[in-house]
Amino acid sequence: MFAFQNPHPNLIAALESGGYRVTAPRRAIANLLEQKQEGFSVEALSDELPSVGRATVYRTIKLFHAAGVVCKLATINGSHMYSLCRNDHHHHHTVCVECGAVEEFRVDAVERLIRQISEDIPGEIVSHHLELYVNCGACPETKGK
Amino acid sequence: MFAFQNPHPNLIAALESGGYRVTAPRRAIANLLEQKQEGFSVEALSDELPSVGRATVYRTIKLFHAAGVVCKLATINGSHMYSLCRNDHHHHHTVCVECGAVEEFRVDAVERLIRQISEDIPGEIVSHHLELYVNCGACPETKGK
DNA sequence: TTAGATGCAAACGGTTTGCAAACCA
DNA sequence: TGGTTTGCAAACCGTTTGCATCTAA
Repeated sequence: MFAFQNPHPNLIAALESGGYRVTAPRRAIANLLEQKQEGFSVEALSDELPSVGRATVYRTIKLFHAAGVVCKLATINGSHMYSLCRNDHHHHHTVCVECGAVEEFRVDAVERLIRQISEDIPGEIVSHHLELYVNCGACPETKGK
Repeated sequence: MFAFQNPHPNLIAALESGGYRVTAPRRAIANLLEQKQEGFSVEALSDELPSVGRATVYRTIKLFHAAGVVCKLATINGSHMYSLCRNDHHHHHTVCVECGAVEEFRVDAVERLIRQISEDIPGEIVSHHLELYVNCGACPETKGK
């Protein structure tokens, strides 16, 4: 049911196959991303990479997002964050409200449900957002309570 | 299945019962809100009320949101907007991507589904977001196509 | 060699804050 | 009257842009 972290979401490959140059800053960003289990804001990412200009980090994440290798998700407070995309197919996310860990899940029942709702409302559903906020039960923050 | 617009979400009453003062600017904002069928950004609202300071509009909407009489919802592009809350119970929204019209709906199947997913994932679901983006089929923008 | 990528700094849009003046209860 | 609320302007935060310089291909 779940797609837990596939070990090699290849960001560099995504650049190459998109016809983009593989530069030192992009490599540094990709390396950092590949070891992240949690969701992150571009700002925080940029702080972790002082040698790369802020604008470049924003531009690169936007690139990865367009290529479909990172996904954008909403936080509980309405701002948004990104996470590595480990799953080719349409999927949804759980976000731990304590530690920020992001998991992907794909439940066909969600799509079925949306199709069903679609029959009951006027107009046509063109897209949807679904995010689940959890206490993952595995992070130090949760265990400490 | 739907909770279509209840005619009298009383914003002023919400202020009173919260122990807040009923002032002229707040009354003006409430009046404007009560005739809105669509979602709105605070900025746009403020532009429609040039006699009220921008900061006051932000503060007042935050107040109404805290009181549960307006709800915050995500747009398709990641920014967020508000809409009058016509339904006391937990509900979800459809947002027309053409005209911005917001409808509330409450489908028990959604909650049932979430409970079911809950059994399959580690940890505990503490909250969720679900938004459906539609072509409402009734707005001039849609009809024009 | 050269189109594409970078870093900087300035501009941006939406939102919040500090503060003195105005106002409701 | 006194504590709230207001408006203004300045500050703020995350993000984007213009531009001259650098670099991967």
